Amino acid sequence: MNLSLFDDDDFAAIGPVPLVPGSTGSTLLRGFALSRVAPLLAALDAIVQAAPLRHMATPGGLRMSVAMSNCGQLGWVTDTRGYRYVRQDPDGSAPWPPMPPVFLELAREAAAAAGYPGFMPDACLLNRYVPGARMALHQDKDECDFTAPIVSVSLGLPATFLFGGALRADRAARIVLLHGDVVVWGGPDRLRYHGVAPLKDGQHAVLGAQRINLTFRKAA
DNA sequence: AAGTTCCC
DNA sequence: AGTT
Repeated sequence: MNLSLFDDDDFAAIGPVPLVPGSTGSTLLRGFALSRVAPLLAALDAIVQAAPLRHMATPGGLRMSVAMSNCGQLGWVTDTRGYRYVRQDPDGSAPWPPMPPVFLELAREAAAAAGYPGFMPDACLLNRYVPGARMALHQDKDECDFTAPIVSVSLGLPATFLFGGALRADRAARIVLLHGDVVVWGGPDRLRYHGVAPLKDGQHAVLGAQRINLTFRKAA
């Protein structure tokens, strides 16, 4: 008999928890990246100096509110011709900066902690959200191999992550993601629709008025 | 096809 | 509205 006034639910979870009830393939690793924020941000600075964040256009011709860049062998881009992975930065005609070891190790360890050992990402998409920026519900389906998971790292201002189902019309769960959180989804959840609600105004102690998201994929 | 918004 |  437990006579405590509190039970385990009153405390922050330690370790992996399902991102949403009933999903077997998706995991929230709260604060998983916290101990590595400083080296992550140092590496990020070097990447965006070589491959600046930019607002890409969608096939419909509209400018995305999120500013993006990439590192790794392949980078995700969009323009009026469509979505694809490319080896070179179209804004610089040079290869994307290499994926820093601190990025790769974080992604691999997070994937393993979520039940996906052996993850070998070849692409990392960098997303910068300022207040008001958002990402509409979409599927990650430009990759060749859907057996590899997606690993998403949140830094800076909190964001509301929208995690839907296999159909665009499926109701999306809303999960607040904080500085240092890592989300992994794969397996039966690999193609679930997801997005980000408009970023709320705020100031983060480390990153100021922005959120940076790192998304690791196996694209080839 | 990664901007869906707004209105009833 | 314009549209891979």
